[in-house]
Parts: sequence; structure tokens; C-alpha cells
Amino acid sequence: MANERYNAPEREPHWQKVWEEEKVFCASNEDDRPKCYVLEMFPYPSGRIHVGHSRNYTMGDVFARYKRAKGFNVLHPMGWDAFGMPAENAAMERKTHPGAWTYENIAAMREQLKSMGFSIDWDREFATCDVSYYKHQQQLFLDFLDKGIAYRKSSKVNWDPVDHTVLANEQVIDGRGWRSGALVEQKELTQWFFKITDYAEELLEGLSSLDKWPEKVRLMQANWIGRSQGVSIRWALSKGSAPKGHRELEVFTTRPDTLFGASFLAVAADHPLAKAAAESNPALAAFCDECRQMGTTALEIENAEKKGFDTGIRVVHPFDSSQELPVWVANFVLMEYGTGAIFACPSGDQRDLDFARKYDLPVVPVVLPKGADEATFEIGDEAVSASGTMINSGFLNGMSTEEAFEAAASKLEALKLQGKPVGVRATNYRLRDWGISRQRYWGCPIPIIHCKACGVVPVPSCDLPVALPQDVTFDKPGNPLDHHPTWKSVDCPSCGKPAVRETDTMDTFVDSSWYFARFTNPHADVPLDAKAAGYWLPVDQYIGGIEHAILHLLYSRFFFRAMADSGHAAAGGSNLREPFGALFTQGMVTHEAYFISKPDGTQVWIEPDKVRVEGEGRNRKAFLLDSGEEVQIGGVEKMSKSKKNVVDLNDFIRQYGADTARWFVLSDSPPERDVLYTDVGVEGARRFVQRAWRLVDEISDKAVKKGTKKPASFGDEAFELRRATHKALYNVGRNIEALRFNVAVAGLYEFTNVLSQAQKNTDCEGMGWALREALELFVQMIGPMMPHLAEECWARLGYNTLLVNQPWPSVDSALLVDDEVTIAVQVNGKRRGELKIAKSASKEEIEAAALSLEAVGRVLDGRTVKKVIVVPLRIVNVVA
RNA sequence: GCGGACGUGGUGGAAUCGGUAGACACAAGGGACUUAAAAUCCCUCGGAGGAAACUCCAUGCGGGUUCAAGUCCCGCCGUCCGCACCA
Repeated sequence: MANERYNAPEREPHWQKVWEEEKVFCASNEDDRPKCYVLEMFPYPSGRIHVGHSRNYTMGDVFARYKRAKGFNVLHPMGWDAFGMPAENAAMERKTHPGAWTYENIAAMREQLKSMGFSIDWDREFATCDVSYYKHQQQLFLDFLDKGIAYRKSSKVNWDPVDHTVLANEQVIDGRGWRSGALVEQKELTQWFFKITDYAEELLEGLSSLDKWPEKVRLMQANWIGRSQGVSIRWALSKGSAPKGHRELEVFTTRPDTLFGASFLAVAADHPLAKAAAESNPALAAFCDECRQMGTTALEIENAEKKGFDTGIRVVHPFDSSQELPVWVANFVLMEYGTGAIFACPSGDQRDLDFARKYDLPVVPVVLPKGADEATFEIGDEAVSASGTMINSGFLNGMSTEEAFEAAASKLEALKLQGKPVGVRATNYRLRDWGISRQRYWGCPIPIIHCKACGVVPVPSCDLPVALPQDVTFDKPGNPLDHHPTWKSVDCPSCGKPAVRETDTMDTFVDSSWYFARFTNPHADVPLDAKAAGYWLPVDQYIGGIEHAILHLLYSRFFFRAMADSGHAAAGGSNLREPFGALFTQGMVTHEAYFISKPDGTQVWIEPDKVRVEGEGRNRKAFLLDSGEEVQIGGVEKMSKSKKNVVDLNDFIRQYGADTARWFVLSDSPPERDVLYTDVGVEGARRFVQRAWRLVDEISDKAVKKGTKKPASFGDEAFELRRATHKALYNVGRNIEALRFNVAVAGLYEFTNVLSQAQKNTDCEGMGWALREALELFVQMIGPMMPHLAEECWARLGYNTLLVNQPWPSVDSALLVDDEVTIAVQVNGKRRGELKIAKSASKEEIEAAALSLEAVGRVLDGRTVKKVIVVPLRIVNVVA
């Protein structure tokens, strides 16, 4: 039996079959054990799983298997984020149906995940494109509508004037449609929104309770919500300059203290005042049109050249009625934020300053920074936003910025315009409402009917689902639901007359905002089974990419609250508001990418397994395997289909087995950081799988039989092995618990080194028993990470039970304590020696021992010791 | 542009609370075993100096706090992620 290689590709399917037959991983909603809900962000079924994807599921699986061994009732489900654009693109390119393409991908990917041996409860699997899932989503929409959480308003989209279709931001390349190449326009459409802004304060406050979330994610969300305290100020329009029907302009500011430095107001191109002024001013109208040509993303707006146009409208300064300021239209002012209008203080804001310099508007310094001299202080090319002392500011002069804020705000509240206060203290949020309408086929239909007589009519619940039609074509641009000959024709549920269905579908972020709740009972005939959700939620450990830090996670936090507030609360009286108790954001798997540059400048990416790499450093060159043609080395990037730098999971498993893949993605790199895929790294993992098998296989013959009584005493080596075993167990458990898999892996490497040394001393008293203990615990420790190999080893150790059903072994803490400790001795902060001393040694004893060290005396060289710092168990520092 | 992170040997990284920097692994070099190879096992391995003991330098760069800084603070540089219709 000994010296046989472990044949992973052959043995792994065997154990997977056993687990499946025994239904080991099916979670019960009725169980006395404490519950643990482990979830990895579910995948988009893009086609095939590559090694990059597998990392996140492996981490979740190790945690889930560990928790199961620790005695928890574990829920570890899997599903598919199955709606979205790639399916429609595939439909256009390959003439397949998006549904057919999606379900084929799901079938392939499910098999891939199964071949990784993940401990998933497949009975709970669903795809968001299943009618049985999205019909409940439609019910949720109706309930949101009822509660006022869903509403309609006008909003802008990227419009391709040639294809007559709405484009996603990623479909707009350099301001042009990706297929047509036409200049993209902005178009106003009436669309559906969720009132996430109603929850802004709660979502912000809730962050402080999420102490098991990464600090950076909470910070990013807090900044995204962007609460700011300020004053909303109404400016009176000067008579004669105001368009008909307009008498005032409302502006939100966080800096009322700088009001005396205001030199102009600026409004968005879509601001009602701008539109009104443009009616009688063709040049202004043209400028506003130009602003609308600009991209819709924050990136484009920020990077665009700052431009403006004077509307001719003038406003009266609230603190000085003799002063009038011009109102401009500026391309950097957003209608969606605040009131769509700002007042500009160029001395204190860089963007305002650039604008003022460009259009020759006044710049009045109003804040004198600490240490500056008022007589010589000037604003050059850089605005000064720091706080300081107020100058040139009338009644605010001499105050600090903070005092001036209060004084100005109070005065604005006291002043009256048309009988109402000029200013009101207000809290503003950067967060905008969530636009969910998409003009696409492959999404959840919005259950609404538009009737000429009755207006917007919700589809009655009893008529759900509104299912997508199957017979659609993608041969012309635009939304196939809109083109469909019959689908949208329907009788109005209210008056019975012919009406039309809403043809917009929902943003796929809606689908992923509640799937985790649905997993608690995916077969319930209501969206949320309150009892099951009350039992399982919140998710105890959520794992996913950092790229979801804001949108998906914020939307889900909102959606969960919105569900509760529209009658879909999780039971248990817990009033649960946060769906994810702990969050972990893992890094990605990266791989070198290779490409060939075509004469037209485009790059054709090449799969790494078709490339041979030669040389080192700067001389590294890559060639095509079949033709020998040289290819460019394109740097290390995240594994992605578009760059083709993926390693297919099937190929990998066929060659190395799932356990090698699992071990590789867990090794070396800290899980929150990116890991570089390299062949040599994989070789290392493969070697360890064999080494672990060999150790167990060989040593099990030297160890005592299972169940042998523990000897009364152990020889030194046997005792040391036992200590090492329990230290390893303690560390591996702690590191899995903390998701520090790379450290757990290192600990296991270290332990195998100890084990292979110890087995040489079989003469030592009690060694046979210590080896048996070491092997059994070792196998249990690798169990969560390499479950197939561990089962194989468990059987080799003589068991006919399943390792996966064994409880996690307990640490003998008596074996963890050292009675001696080595501490470093420093002189003036530099290490000069070390000291082995009893753990119980007093400070005085440690100090005396340190000072008597030969190396310390030599370095001191007769100098007097000024001070000795003793940190027991850690360090001694002699200061001379 | 705005917001957030990260930066340690030839390489991936470890250092849990401010307390011996480089655990563990990979690569490389040397040796054992073998007819030979693979596999496996053993040794060396941050840089400079030195026969050695040992000394000096070293955690992206420049400052600071501290008895003590990879770790804390300030300022740079570089890389990565997000920016609301990719998921």
C-alpha cells in the first residue's frame, strides 16, 4: 500500500458522490444546533468558471466546512445572477436566445463547482432569471409602489441616435456608441426609481453597527452617502433680469461663512431657471445643449473642461442688497445633487477659482489662514479652503470659520424673503435615488400597465408573474419587448380597455439585492418565508469582491429595509435591519496577459496556454506555441474573459485535481489581496498534496492502531510532537476563523516539517501514540481546505466513517504553554542578544539576567545605564 | 478629478497589542540516492565588510513622535479598486 501516489482526479469524484448520496450538505431549517449562514457573492453565469472565480468560493467553503465541524447548522447555498447584458450580446452575436445561452452556461458552471467539491446545499439553487424567482421580485416591486418606495420621474440616459437604443456607460466609448459609433446624446426618459434617499440617514447610522465589516468599506459607503450639514439659501432674482414666473433661486451650501466671498451663482443646464432663460436666448440654449452632449458619468463630468455661460440673470446678495451677482450655467453643476444650483466662492474652492479666472469673475479672499498677514494675503492660482479668520466679510470679520458658519446661518434664518426665512439649516446627501428602469429584454419585467384613461396601473398580484416572452428577436436595435407583436398589448386591469405593458425591465442590481434572503426558503410561495428568514438571517459571513463595496452592498442594505417596511420582515421579533453580519472582501487572481497588435491598432489577446515564455527580466519574450510568432507581454491583470488570461477550471482539475486548486488559491497571498497565478505556484501546491498523502500513508504504519489507550508518559520527542500538534491545531483553527487562510496554510507546512522529523524517532516512549494523534489531527486540519484528500487519508487511518461528519478536535491547552521563553535584549533600541528565561521570571530577574549578558556588557563598554525597560515575555531595552 | 486601499529579500508573503524584521513557501545554488532521469531527502540563501567572532545598512522616498516604528503622525512617489446603466 505504501509509496503509491495519490490519484486526485480519480478519487475526488468518488468522495463527491459519497457526500451527495449522504446529503451531507443539505441544511435543515429546523435544527437545535446554532446556525451559521455562509455566503459567497453568487456568480454571473458568463460561461465557464476559471481559477480566478474559484478563489472566493474556496474561501467560503473552507469557512463553511470548518463551522460545520465546529457544530453549527450551516447554510451554504449557491445560485446565479442570471439576468444582464452579456446574454443579450451573445444573442445578437450567435443568434441564440438569451435564456438558452444562460441556462447552458449555468449547467456547465454548476458541474464545475461540483467538481471542486464545495459543500453547497444544491437543493436551494435558483437563478434570478427563473420565473419562480422574479415573480416574487415583481410582488416586491408592487409592495414598494404601495409604500411609496417605488416612484416614477424623468431622468437622463445615454441615447444612441443611430441604433435608437439606450446605452450602458460601458457601451459608450469616447462619447460614441460601441456598435454604431454615433455620438451619444442625452435623452430624458420617464423611469422608475427606488427611494433609497429616504433611508440615507439610517444607512449611514447603520454602518457603525457593522463592526465585522472592513473599515474601508464602511468608509466608502459613508462617503458615498455623503451627508453634509449646511444651509439652504433663497436668493431673490433682480427685477428685470428674471425670466417670467421666476422670483428666486434656491442654493444649498456647506459654507455660509464664505457668503461675502461669493462672486457668482451657477446652475445646472437642466435647472428650470436655465431652461426658462434659454427660451429667449438661443446662444444660451445652444450652450445647454452642449452640456447635454457631455457624458453622464462622474468621471467624465469631473474631467471635462469647466465651461459656463452667463444667463444674464442677476441675484441680490442676502447680506448686502446693494450687491448683485450674476447667474451662470456651468457644466460641472449637477441637477441631481442638492438643488442643482450653487453659489461660488472662488477664493475658497479650486473649481470655482478656475472658473472665475477663466471668465474673469471677481475673487475676494474671505478666510485668512493661520499665520498669514492680511495686508499681503493674496489668492494666486490655488484656492485656500482651510479654516482661519474671516476678513472682507462685514459682520463676520474677525470670527473663526466655525463661528462665522453659525453667525451667518442664524442671520439667514432671521432674514425674510416673501415672508419666509431666507435660509434654513439643512442636511444634504450626495446619495441619489436608485434608477431601476432598463430598456432591455433580459431582465425582470416591471409589472406595470399604462392605460390612456387610467394612467399608470400596477399589474394585480393575482396576474403575476409578468413573464418574459420567449419568441423574441435581436435582429434590430432597441428593446425586443417593445418590438414584440403582441406581448405588450393587454387590457387595463382597472377599466378593461386596451392598454400597454411597461416594456422596461429592472436593473440586475435589484435581483441581487434580496437573493440571500430568498435562499433561506427558495421554494416559499411568498417572496420571504418569515420564519426561515428569521432563523437564518443575517448572513453570518458574506464573501465577495471589493468591487462591490458600494453599489451591491448598499443597495442590498436598503432593499432589506424596504422589504421589512413593506411587510416582508424576517420573523423572530428581532427587527433585523442589516442583512450581512460580517463581510469579507477577497482579492482577485491575476495572471500575465499576452496579445498581438494588429495593424489597425487593435489588440488580439492570446490564451496563456498557447504561449511559450523565454528569458528573464527585460529579456523575457513570449512566442506562439504553434507558429512561433512573437507576442507582446501585456502585464499582470485580473483574470478575465476579455483578456483571455484565464485558466479553465476543468483543465486544471483534470490535470491536478480540485484539492490542488483549492490549496493553491488559499496559499501565500493574504485573502484580501490579489494573488498571481503562476505555474510554479501550482506545482508547489500539487507537491504538497502528494507530500501530505505520503506522510499519512507512511507514518500510519509506524503509529499505534486507532483507539489505542493513551500512554501514561511520553519521552521528550513524543512530548514535543504533541505540543507541536496542539499548537498547530490551535493556530489553524484561529486562522480559519479569522479567514487568514494563507497563515493557516503556512502553519500546516510548518507542522508537516515537524511531523516528518519526528517520525524518525520511533524508539521514543509514546511516539507511536503521538504520531497517531498527530496524523489524525493533521487530517482533520486539512479537511476544510483539501476535503477529498482528507477523506482518503481518514480511510487510510482505518476509519469507515466520513471525515466530513467528524467534530473539530479540541485543543489540549495544557500543551500550549511554554515554561521558558526567549526574549530579545536591546541596547539603545538595537538587538544585541537574546535571553532564555522562565516565563514566571520577575522584572527584576529579567533585568539582572539581561545586564549580565556578555554582549550587553561589551556594547555598553563601561557607559552608565540610564534606564532599563522590561516588557515581560517580550523584550528588554537597556538605555545608556 | 473625487473617494478608498496598498507598497517588506530574486518571488509570493509572515511579523495577532508599538517590542528579536524576513516565519512558511517558491525560485536559485550545492550535496545524497539512482546506470540515468523523475520523485524524494539534506545543506546554503536580504545587502555590504570580515578568516571568524561580529559590525554596519535595510520594510517605496523624505521628515516626525517614542526607550523602541514594517506597525503611529505629516508630506511626497508609485500601483490598484470604485465613481451611480458592467456584474
